Amino acid sequence: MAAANGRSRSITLADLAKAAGVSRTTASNAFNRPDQLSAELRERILSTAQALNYPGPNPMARMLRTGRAGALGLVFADSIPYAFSDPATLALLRGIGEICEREHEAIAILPVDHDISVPPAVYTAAVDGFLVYCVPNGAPVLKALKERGLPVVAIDQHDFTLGPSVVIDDEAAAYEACRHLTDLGHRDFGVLTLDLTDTSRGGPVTHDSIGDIEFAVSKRRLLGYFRAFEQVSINPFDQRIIEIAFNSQRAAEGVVRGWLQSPRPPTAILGMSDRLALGAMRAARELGVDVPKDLSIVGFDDTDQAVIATPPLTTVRQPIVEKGRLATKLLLEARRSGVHCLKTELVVRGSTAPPRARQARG
Amino acid sequence: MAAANGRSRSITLADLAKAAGVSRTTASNAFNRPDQLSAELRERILSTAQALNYPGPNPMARMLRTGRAGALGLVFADSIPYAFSDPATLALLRGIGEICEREHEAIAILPVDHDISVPPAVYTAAVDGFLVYCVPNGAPVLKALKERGLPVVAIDQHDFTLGPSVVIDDEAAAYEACRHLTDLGHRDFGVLTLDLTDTSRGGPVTHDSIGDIEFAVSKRRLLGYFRAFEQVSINPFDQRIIEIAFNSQRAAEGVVRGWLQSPRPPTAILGMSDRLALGAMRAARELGVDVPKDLSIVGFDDTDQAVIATPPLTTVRQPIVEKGRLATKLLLEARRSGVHCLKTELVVRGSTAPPRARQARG
DNA sequence: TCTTCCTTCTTGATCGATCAAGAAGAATAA
DNA sequence: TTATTCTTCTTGATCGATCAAGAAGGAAGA
Repeated sequence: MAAANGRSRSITLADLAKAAGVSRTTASNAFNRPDQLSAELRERILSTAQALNYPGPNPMARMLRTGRAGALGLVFADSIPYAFSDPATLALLRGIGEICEREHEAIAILPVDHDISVPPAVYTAAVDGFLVYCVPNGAPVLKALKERGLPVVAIDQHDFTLGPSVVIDDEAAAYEACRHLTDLGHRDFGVLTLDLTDTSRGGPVTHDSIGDIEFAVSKRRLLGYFRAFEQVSINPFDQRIIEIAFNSQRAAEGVVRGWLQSPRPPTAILGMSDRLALGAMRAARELGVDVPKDLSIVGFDDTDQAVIATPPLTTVRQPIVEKGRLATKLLLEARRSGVHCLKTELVVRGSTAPPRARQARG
Repeated sequence: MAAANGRSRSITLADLAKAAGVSRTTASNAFNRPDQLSAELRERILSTAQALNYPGPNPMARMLRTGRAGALGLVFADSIPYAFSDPATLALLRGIGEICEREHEAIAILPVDHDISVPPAVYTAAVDGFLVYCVPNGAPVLKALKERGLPVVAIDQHDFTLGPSVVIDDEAAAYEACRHLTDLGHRDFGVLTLDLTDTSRGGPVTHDSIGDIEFAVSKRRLLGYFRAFEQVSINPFDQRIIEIAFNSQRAAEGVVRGWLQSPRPPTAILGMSDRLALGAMRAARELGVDVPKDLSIVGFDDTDQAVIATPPLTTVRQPIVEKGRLATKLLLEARRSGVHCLKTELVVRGSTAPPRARQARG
C-alpha cells in the first residue's frame, strides 16, 4: 500500500513544536498530559496542530517509546473466514470484544498461514499480548508465542503452559450429555467428534487413534462419552465414532445420512458441537426420521441455533461469551498462570427421548 | 498489562549482532534479506539468536522505521459485540478476512467509544489504512480519519469522499423488492427500516424525517420502496413505516405483532434486512398468521438465515462477502477514489404470494 | 595489468516520539 | 530575607530497528 507521502515527509511533533514556539515535550504533553501545561498554551498548541494538519503523535513512534501497543493479538487454529462463521467462535469474540471495547484495546486478528509452519504474524504483530483459541498441543505457533515472550492466555486448552487457560470440564460435561442418553435407555450410538489432530481430514476413530489426539478438548469429551458408555457396559469401540474435520455441518449431515440408511441405524447421536448435531438433525429431516422419536440428538455449546432449531436441541450449555470475557480480563491483568474452569450445564430440550423399542416395551 | 521486563531490559538486535560478531545490519538482514549474506553466516546468526532467546526484530521499532504496520484498521458504526452477531457484518468480515489472510495482513478491530465523540483509536492505531462500514455521513469519526491521512475505503457508504467506496445500488434493489410485492397485488404495507440517524431510537417515520436521514443506505432503500409505491399510486406516508433501532430482530417482531393485531393489518412487509424480515416472520408464526398466504414478507441481504427459514425468505441478494473482498483489495492497492457498485438480485422464495383478498377475486 | 563488477559486510544517520532530569520563575512558608 | 515548594517548560538521551552509502576482497573482463 502506497503511503500518503505525496511529496514531502510527513509533519512531526518537532515541526509542531517549532511552529507553536514550544519544546517537543510540551507539544507532546498537550496531547497526552493536559495537566502538565497551562490551559491556554495547550489550546494554542492544539489549534496550531489543526492549522498544520498534524494528525497527532505518530502511533508507531509512540509505541516504540512507551512499549505499549494498545492491541491484543488473537490466534486461531483455523482460518479467519472460518472463525467468522463458527457460532461458538463468534460467541467467544463477542466476549473478547466486549472487554476490549471497554478497555479501549484494539483486537488484532492475526493471519494464520497454513503453508508456513510458524506464522510470522506472531513475531511481527505489534500487540501487548495474545489470546489463543483451540490451538493443539505441540503446534509450532505455541513455540513462536513462547519465544515472543509476551503474556498469553489460552481458551479451551487444557495443559497450557505459557499462561492462564480458560476452560470447562469437558470430560464431565460430555459424560453428562452421554449419561442423559444412556439414562433414556439408548444403547446404539453414533458419535460425531471434532478434529482430533491438526492434520486429520476426518474418518472413523479407532482404539489406536485415541493416543494420537492433539486437541485436548476433543480428547476429554470423547473420554467423557466413553465413561458413560462403560457405566452401562457398552464398549465404546463397538459404537460408530467418526471424526468430522473442520466442524463441518455438511460433512456431519452426510455421515449421519449414511448411518440412518444402514441396516441397523443408531438410536442416538452425540455431537461434539451444536453444528455437528444440527447436521445430524438435517440428515434426519431429509430422510423423514423423526427426532426425537426415532432418533435422539445431543449437541454441545448451546449456541443460538440450538434454541431455534426444530425441535430445539438438547445440548450442553457452556458460557462461551464469558470465556471470552474472562480470558481477556486475565490477559489485560497479566495474571499468574493457572487453569480457570467455568461451569457447564446440560440443557434438555426437544431433541432427545427414549429409543423407540424401549418406549414400546414401557 | 505488565510487560515481560522482569529484571533486565529486553535483548536487542545490537546485542545479537555483538554476540554473533557481526554488524547490526547484517543481523537484521539475517531475518529480512537472506540474499544479502552468505548462508552459513545467516545460519550462525539465527542459531545465536536462538541461544540468546532473541524473539526477532521488535515489531514496533520495525514499524517506525519502515512506516508499515502490516495491519488494516476496521471501523464500525456499532459496538464490537454487535458486529460479531450481525450476519451481514459477519459475511463482510469473512470477505475481509479472506483477503487479509492471503496478503498476510492483520485485522485490527478498533474499539468504538460511544461516550467520546471522536474515537481516539483512529488516531492511535498502528495500521496502514482503514475500512469503514456503515458510518453515517457527518460522523465525527470521518473527520478523524481524514486528519489521520491514511488510505480509507468505505463499504456501504454512498457519497464517501475520503476514498473509494464499495456499494450496491440500494435504491434500485429496494425498488425491485417492493415492485415484486406491488406486482403481486399488495397495497397495504408495513415497512421496517434500519437506523436512519446515528442517535435515533426507532419509531414511526414521517414525511419530515426523510430529510434528516444520516445513513445513506437506509435513505436510498426507502426511496426505492417509495418509487415502487408511487408507480401504483400509493402515497408512501399512508403506509406504516417504522424505524427499528439497532437492526433488532426482537424489536421488529414486536412492531409487526402490533400491526398484525390491528384492525386492518398489512398484507405485505418490507424489511431492510433479513433480520428485520425474520423478526416479522416470528411475529406472524406466533400469531398463527400464515406466510405467505396471509402475509408476504421480503427481506434484504440474503444471509444464511434467509435460506433456512421456514418458509424460505424472499429477499434481495447482495454480494456481501464480495464487498468485503473488494474493499480490502482496494485498500491494499490504495486505488483512486471512486464508487464501486456491485450487482444485486431479487431472490423469490416462499415468503411472498398475492394478498388473500386478491386471490379470492382472481 | 588495470578496470569493472559483484558479493559480503559495516558505519553513521534516521524514523518520531517519550522520558528523566533539571532550569526558570512565581508562590508560599519560616 | 532566605529557604522551600509548586508550576511550567526545556534539553539531551533513548526506545530498537532499517536505510543509504560505502568499504574490502575476490572474480571477471579488457
